Amino acid sequence: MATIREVARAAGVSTATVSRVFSNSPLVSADTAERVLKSAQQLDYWPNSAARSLSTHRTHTIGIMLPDLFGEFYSDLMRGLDREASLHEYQILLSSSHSGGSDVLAASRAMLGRIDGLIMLAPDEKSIDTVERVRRRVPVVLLNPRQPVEGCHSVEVANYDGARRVVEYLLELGHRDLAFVAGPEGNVDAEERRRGFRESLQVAGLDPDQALELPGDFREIAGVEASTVILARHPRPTVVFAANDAMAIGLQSALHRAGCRVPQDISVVGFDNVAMAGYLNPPLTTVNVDACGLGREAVRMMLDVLRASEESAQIRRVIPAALKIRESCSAVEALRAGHKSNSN
Amino acid sequence: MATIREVARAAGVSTATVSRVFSNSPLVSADTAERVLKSAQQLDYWPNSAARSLSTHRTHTIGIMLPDLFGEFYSDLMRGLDREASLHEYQILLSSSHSGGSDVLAASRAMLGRIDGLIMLAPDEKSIDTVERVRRRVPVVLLNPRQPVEGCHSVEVANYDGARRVVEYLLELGHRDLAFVAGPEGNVDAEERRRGFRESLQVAGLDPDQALELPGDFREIAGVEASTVILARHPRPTVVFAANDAMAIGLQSALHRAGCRVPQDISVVGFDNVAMAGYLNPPLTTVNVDACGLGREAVRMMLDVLRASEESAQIRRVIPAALKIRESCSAVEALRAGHKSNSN
DNA sequence: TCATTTTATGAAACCGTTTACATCTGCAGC
DNA sequence: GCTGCAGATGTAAACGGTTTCATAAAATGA
Repeated sequence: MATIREVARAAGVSTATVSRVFSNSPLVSADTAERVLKSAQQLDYWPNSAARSLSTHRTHTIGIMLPDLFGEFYSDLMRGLDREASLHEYQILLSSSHSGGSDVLAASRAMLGRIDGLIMLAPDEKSIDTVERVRRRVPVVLLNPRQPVEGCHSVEVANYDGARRVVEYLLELGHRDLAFVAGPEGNVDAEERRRGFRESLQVAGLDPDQALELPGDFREIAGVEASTVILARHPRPTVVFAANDAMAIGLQSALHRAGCRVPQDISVVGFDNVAMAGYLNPPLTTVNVDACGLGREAVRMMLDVLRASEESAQIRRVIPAALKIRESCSAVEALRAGHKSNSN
Repeated sequence: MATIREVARAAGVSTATVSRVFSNSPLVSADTAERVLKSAQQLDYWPNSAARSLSTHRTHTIGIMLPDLFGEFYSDLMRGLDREASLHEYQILLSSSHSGGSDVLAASRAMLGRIDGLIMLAPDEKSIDTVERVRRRVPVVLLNPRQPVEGCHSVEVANYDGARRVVEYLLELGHRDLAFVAGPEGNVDAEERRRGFRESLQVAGLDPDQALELPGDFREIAGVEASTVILARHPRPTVVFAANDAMAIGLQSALHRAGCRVPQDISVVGFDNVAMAGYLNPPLTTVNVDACGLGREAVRMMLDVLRASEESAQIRRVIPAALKIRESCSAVEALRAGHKSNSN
């Protein structure tokens, strides 16, 4: 692999000139540039990015640190990050699949010197001091942080608002006996959604403790498992709010299999609005979460910070979560008599 | 940000010693090491990875180049790549969302010097010479290449085999009038699946031209669109084979909406076995594609190459694609009389 | 024609590491 | 009291670029 010196020698110029040619400096005459380019091509030369970033202190790379995720949220988020980054010719250094704590510290250290900034998803308590440390070196943008970190911008999904909107909608439909299938413990999105669920009930003067809260892990199977509890319950809840679509899908499937019709016998709501939510049977009422937009915003924010000469005030952007009404919820009055809940 | 020199000065040693401490060299006495570590901590020092890789020529990073993808395949693939890489403490430099050609060349050049090897998904004709060029610098592993490239190992999904197995199964069930919803033009997976479909028919002595082939793009909506053509067709095909699950889901949804029951009135097959395929109504018969395993294998292969001292023979690994039979296909005899096809 | 400015180029320091090699110290062996 | 050797450390040259500053050449203005 040819170096800049070999190209310089071949073209009969100095390394400075070659360097200038490859960074499109205007301080090189046209024919010199051409000569250099020709030599470079012959030698199959291309600047070594690592060496370049060592001396310029810019890497044109954004570090991304994610916990071990799965599902469509992850892939949409990545697409958003990805697209926006490549749009601006930035690369992405990815490090995921870690559980927090020292893990995260090691990973972010390995990134040091190779990234211009770091985007971090859902840092938990254990990662907070890592964030603080990284922040001294490069700008950090947080996604859905559990709590704001001094000096870090953040982009958040309005999980809480979305959940509140769902419950308000259900209350309007006359439901008073609600079940909730929660997401995994320790997951910020899951917790915010649950908080939204509980507080909405409280605000409406209902006792959240009386609502049926079932454990879940954001996977389809958790919805299936929840269904058995729900079906066995008397009086049976009139609606089930699953903390994400995957679980809602599992739930709907199990209910259908048990001969329980949605929404005639029981209503179901999800959260996320995954691509196929509209193609379910019945089409799923859910909350639209623009994961792709979340990623896009995070990258934009990062690029803004990188471009800015001086530090700006801490910015917190919120990606709205809008209710997407389809056909999986009906009004309570429409419920079959036999299954009608003894609400209020 | 402190450099190795400052730490050396603070600890009263040379930079060589500091370097040795941070690379766990045994050539440092215990108390010197301790002293160095203490100074480093005080100064909040951590080695600069870019500088490190400049002198060691190792980056501990694998480059990944993907076309602009969406859907569960992408996210599963990424998870496989990701997990295996972090398991071995490798990082991932991602560059995606490009369409091939000069785009790919530029992106891979930007990676030069920052990666130990490159994993590339579905390189098309336009990218072949980029691959050839990159290969001279770092090892390359190809995923689902359209054609093998001299000197590059590859991992492939048995798309063709999977499609053949589907058709064989359908023929066994007595179907003779098949429809196919294709994937996007130019997509290798899509094309291999279609080839499998066509050739199976041919082998069975059926005329592939007579089969109904509809265009698609791997999105749910394409399945919906296909349904209108299929329902209008007389005689109506007894089964629809969608080139991926997303389209199969769109299709099932549209058929249901049109009052056409699956599998009583028409059978449906997908491809991919996405997480929720088993929770559809009816559960979808499909082909299991282990995208996660594909990614895992690719990383393993790459790490093997990186560890190997000398070049080994070109390896080609195939990830099998097994038929996953659920409930969306029935035997032709079971079809309702009125809709029975005039097959054979 | 000469001083002045502009433009193109080169020399060399620098970015933050690693590592081959040199050096120093202390100790065992004779 | 040497020699030889092992272990711990230091020196300095890479690694492959960029960039400041100096300089040479060309263009400009008087």
